[in-house]
Amino acid sequence: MSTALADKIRDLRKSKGFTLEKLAELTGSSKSYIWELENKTPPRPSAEKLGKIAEQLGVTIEYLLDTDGSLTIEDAADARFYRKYKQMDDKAKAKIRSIAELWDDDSD
Amino acid sequence: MSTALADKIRDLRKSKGFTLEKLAELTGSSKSYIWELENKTPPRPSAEKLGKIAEQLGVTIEYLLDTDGSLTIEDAADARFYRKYKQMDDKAKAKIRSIAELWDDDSD
DNA sequence: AAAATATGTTCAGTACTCCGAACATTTTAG
DNA sequence: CTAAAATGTTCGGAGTACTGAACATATTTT
Repeated sequence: MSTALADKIRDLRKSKGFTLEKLAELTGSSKSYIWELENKTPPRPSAEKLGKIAEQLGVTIEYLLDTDGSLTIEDAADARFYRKYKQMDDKAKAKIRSIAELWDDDSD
Repeated sequence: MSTALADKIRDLRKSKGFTLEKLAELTGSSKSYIWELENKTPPRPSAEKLGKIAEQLGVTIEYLLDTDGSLTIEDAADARFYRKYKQMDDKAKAKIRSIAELWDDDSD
């Protein structure tokens, strides 16, 4: 069970030592709205706002939304691989993608 | 000179062969709203909605928002590949990772 | 050609995002 | 301790995200 959006924002904000006002200032928001995101149910911020918040908190919007639980241990290996993959040159990337296509066609 | 959110959604939708109604159905939206995102000025969707749209279009929310112009179309291709990769079974993942290791050793 | 179907556009209404400013509580200073 | 400052909470309202259903236009079928 992953933490909900509200808790993630609060935890990340505090771990960065930000007050409501500070995070609000950094993201062009009001502190009352940041408070609502952390406390009111259920928060449904605009992509724009959440993007700025994610940026200041050093995470992705996807992580905050947790659309596809990307926090398990196995996923850590995947994330590590992805970071490596992104640094490779286009030719290598394309080769790897074409190899991946093979498996993808089989399953399904 | 990055394409605006509206154009990105329309271009990606058409490249996938989706009608407004199809994309709406896939993302739990109304077709009228998808149309607004593509045509009305300026669209400011919720993170939740844009997340579902990004998922169906095979890109990240960050790519669609592209506030600081740091994301290229190649990044979107990478994100699409990564999404696919994550859904593969562990054996296939491991194989791909081991292949990636080879290239990584060569360069740099 | 018209009829049928698929796709795109418009519109009014509801619910919610987001703000400013007041109010409350905690923390720091004297 | 009290006063001041910092941080957190509540509230009213302006503007908008999002919908369903009607309307318009393009495409296909007979």
